[in-house]
Amino acid sequence: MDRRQQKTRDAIFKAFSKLLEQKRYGNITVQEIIDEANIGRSTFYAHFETKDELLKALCTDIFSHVFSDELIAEKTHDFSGGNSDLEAKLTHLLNHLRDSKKNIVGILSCESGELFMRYFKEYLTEVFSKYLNEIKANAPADFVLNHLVGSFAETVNWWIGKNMKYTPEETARYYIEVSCTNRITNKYARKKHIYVHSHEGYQGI
Amino acid sequence: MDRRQQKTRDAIFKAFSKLLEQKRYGNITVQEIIDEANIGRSTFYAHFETKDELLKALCTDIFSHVFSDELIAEKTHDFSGGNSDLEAKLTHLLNHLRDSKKNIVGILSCESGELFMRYFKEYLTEVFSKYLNEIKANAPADFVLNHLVGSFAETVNWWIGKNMKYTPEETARYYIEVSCTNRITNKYARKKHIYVHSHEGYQGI
DNA sequence: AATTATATCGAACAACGTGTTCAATAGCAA
DNA sequence: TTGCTATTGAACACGTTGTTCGATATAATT
Repeated sequence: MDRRQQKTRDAIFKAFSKLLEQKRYGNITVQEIIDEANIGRSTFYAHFETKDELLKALCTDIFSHVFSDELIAEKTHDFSGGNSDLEAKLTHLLNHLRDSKKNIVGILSCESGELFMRYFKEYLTEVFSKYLNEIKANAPADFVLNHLVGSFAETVNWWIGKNMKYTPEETARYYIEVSCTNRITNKYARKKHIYVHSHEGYQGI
Repeated sequence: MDRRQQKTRDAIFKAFSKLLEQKRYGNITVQEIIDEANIGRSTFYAHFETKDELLKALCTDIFSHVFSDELIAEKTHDFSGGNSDLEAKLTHLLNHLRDSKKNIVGILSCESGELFMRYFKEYLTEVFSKYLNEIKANAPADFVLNHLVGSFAETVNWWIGKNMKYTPEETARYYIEVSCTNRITNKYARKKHIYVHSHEGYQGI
């Protein structure tokens, strides 16, 4: 890619991110992005047809970093780890999100969060669907999958909104505890039709 | 309230709802609302300062219907019903939402859903916080409360998006099953430090 | 019914944002 | 150097916004 293009694209992303920290997505104008990025008006439209396209590109950019390791790791996933495997994945994901904090905090505010969340949940659905057949509940599979994805997305949103007051490790553990304890079994147990508790067990405190 | 005001307000709400079914909140203009409602430009601004104010008012309007019974019922809530009480409340709430389908489906689309969800979760937080001390998990109370509220809001959003393919009764039961089974105890059990399962019990299927 | 109060109308207005065009300029690559 | 391409900035037509104000229509009060 031409150095000039990359430079312009970076400037636009940087300006957009900065503006997202200051105000709502819907109230940000292309004019402001142009001014903040210090580029020509026609240059912006040479890169992005619309503001939505820019947001989509920024989300994709962030997710490619956040999920890259996860997607690679999935290929070696052998379903033998029970929920500790899922917990490790989620912890890893939260760590990535924390490192991208600057961008994501801005994006999650108000309306732009809607688009971000949609893309985010698409990725999460991929991750969770790999574990779906290990989770048991008296509810249809599509309900459970949506519940897992949605509640994790909500948890992340809340966690970031609370300035990440808990560590990624704590947050992942709490999530597993509330969403999955007593629901995850491993391959061996399923084969034997024995349903086991999580590695920590349910302590009822 | 002056009959003229009420008539105008209704016309605006009706027009706004209709437009929300056709296109995204962010792409709806005040001009379109005016044309659809067939009112004068200055009349609109006499009622609402901005489009956001209109959305907020519409949400409040819907919630006042959806939650009114719940809020009244709360006053007579005696914490003795375990999760069956919560399940009844949620079923009732879902029934109301189904009856308001026409409005809500439009609102939940895209960006406007963000605002709707925020207000919705505010109400839900009130409802769930009444039950929080009955729910046990190895996680902080604020985490659990957010998880319950967030996952239910997500469930509702998903349920509506799936054209309410499950009945309100089924949906509430699935939610309780996935979110609360093995987590809800009653006052008596807590006093004795005995942790009991829900009335249906966890069947591990 | 007559009067008072006020909601609506509709046209006009300035200010701003949008998306496009185009010729000139500047930077990259071979 | 030479060609290729990205950027520039001004200009344009167009739509949206939010406000103003006198005229009109409708409701509430007596």
